Amino acid sequence: MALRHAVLAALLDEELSGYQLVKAFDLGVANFWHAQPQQLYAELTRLEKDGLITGREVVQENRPNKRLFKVTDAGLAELDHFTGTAAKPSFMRDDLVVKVQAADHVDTDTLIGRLTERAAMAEAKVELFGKVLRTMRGDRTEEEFLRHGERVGPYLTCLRGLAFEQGNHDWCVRTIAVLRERAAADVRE
Amino acid sequence: MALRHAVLAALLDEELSGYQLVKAFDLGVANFWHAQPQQLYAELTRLEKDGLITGREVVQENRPNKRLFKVTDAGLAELDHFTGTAAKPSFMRDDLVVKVQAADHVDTDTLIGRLTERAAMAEAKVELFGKVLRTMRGDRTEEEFLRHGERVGPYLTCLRGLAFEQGNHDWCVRTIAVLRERAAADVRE
DNA sequence: TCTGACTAGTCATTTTCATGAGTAGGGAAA
DNA sequence: TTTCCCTACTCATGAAAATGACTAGTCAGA
Repeated sequence: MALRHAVLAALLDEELSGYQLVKAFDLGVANFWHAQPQQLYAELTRLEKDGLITGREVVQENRPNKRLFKVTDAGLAELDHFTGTAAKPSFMRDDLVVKVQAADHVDTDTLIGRLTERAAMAEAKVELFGKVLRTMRGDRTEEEFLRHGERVGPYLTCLRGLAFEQGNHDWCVRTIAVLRERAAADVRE
Repeated sequence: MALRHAVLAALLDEELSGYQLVKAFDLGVANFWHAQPQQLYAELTRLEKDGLITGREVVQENRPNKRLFKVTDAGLAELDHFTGTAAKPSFMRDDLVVKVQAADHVDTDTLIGRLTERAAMAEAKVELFGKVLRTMRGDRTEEEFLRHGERVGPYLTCLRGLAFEQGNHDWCVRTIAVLRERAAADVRE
């Protein structure tokens, strides 16, 4: 049931429409949860029905109207309660790691190709997160911002996302190097 | 559909029974994929039906018989093909990160409690992975083992698991420090 | 003017994951 | 000797996530 809390958490800092929420979750900066558009729309409907958020219609010209949602007091209480529940352990679930597990039994060049793709993606995300962080803290240093900034939650989760992608990248690079070296050694024999 | 490939990859290095597979996936060292016992048993049945693995009955005394599974040539081919397909991007999906996203709106002490729990869990896993790695490489150094060891796939995935948990731990510690400092500053005001 | 992309969504279906309970014999500890 | 844990699984159900198709108007570019 964490999706609903993820949506609540995302709506804390600003009123968003379903579409904007989808963008925030799907495109790029899904730094703290990942979800499909349809899931989000469905969850918004459920959350409103349960009174944890309220929506208001915004009439627009030259484009479809939208509904902006914000968290209610009941929603805030729900989030606070959620914080009290035990967090389940986080775990790895990554296609690419499965492929590497089988590294000794599959084609090395293909695998290196996949790892190279992923390394590039990870690097792009690292840069993106870096930019997001710089934007959030403005002209303050990180220390300064974390000490005295108003809302640090999103910054902290973004830091986790950054470290995760950095870890992804480093691991890919290391793994590529290992596989390359072994392939070269094989040829020499 | 990565679960089936994860199971195949797990069976590459040794013949395992469903129960042993469950232990390997569930308990502790789920370094490259996470899955529920029932999922694994179901997947084994499907894999055998599809001819990607074969099982043989092992009669045991004083305990239930078991079926050991190993990967067939078709299974190996399937894994190789899987390596060729694009890996989907990996993403975060972690309860705790959601809680931190809402940090500015929920009870700080509760949140610090959760983070402390997670930090301890992560630390335990770091140690566990460290031990597993030392066991795998025996008396060789890591460089030595990665260069000349026979099977490095499981070692490489374990390295990823280690880095992930280390990242988890570091982030928790950092986040706790930030929240503590802000709480102290609030009191002084 | 046709194409494709963007905003702002909905509906339906399937696949995957998670949960809990049930079976059945063996061995160890209270 | 009752209770609990370990091996080795199976069955059933429900919740969550992924996939694909569809609507409908606007705008920019070829």
